[in-house]
Amino acid sequence: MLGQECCPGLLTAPLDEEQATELSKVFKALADPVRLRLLSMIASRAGGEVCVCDLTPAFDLAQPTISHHLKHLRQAGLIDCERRGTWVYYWLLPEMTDRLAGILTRPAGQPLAQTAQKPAGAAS
Amino acid sequence: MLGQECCPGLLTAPLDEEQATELSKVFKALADPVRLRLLSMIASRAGGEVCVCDLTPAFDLAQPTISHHLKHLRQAGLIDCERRGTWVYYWLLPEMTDRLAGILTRPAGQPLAQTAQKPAGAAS
DNA sequence: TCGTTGTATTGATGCCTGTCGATTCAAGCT
DNA sequence: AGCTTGAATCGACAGGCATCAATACAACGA
Repeated sequence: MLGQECCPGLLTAPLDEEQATELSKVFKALADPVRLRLLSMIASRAGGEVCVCDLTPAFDLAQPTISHHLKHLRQAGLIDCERRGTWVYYWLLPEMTDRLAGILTRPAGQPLAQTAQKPAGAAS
Repeated sequence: MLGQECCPGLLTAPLDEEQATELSKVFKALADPVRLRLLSMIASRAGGEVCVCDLTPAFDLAQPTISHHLKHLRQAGLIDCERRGTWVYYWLLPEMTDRLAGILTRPAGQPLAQTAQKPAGAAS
């Protein structure tokens, strides 16, 4: 899934339909404020893991809603979890965020546009 | 908008509600296969710009639908456009993709999790 | 000025998704 | 066993969104 080849790029070559569909699933997981906050809370945790019981009270949302969002992030391959006794702990899977960062990074020195200014007119 | 400070990080510190809401809007723009393909077609274009008339026939979608997606990408700050005679040309705004790449990049040498393996159990 | 071509906007429709209450499941304790 | 706590699943509902047909707008040419 999602680019067997290292990093096709997104900015270097047109995505085919299948690549775009796979990639859009991951971005969909990031396309929600609650999930972004959950992800950042998990990723920035010192020990590398967070108990759900520490995440839930940070939101004005019902517990099933948080659980639903965590499932979404997990299915996108961004986090994983493990039950330990009564509690469940989540941690980041940096492979996926690394891959996304790579996909959004343009190759250095390759001026795809002229530094984001509007290109020189071609239809003079 | 979206991180006045250079790059808060997402992976280094918990996002507050406002940051998360802003950031989610950009990811929402990327959370669609058609928009991802449009963006990659625009970004990978040699001259740095693409005419809409070159984009539309690449999809099995009605012309207003493509126009709608382009508007979405533009409102997210990912692309911009200009009318030149009869045609409209789009190009990438690399600032935004650069910013996203930075947000998804973890600081080197900072082991947020233990290399993505499940962390050592704390409840032994 | 009128028709033609390229693009954007509008309004409507059906699906997707975020949210909740209720319930279920898992694990530990008495 | 029975109770309690933490977390996931289920079913339902409302709002959001991708899509289209129809229309409007912009620029060019005859």
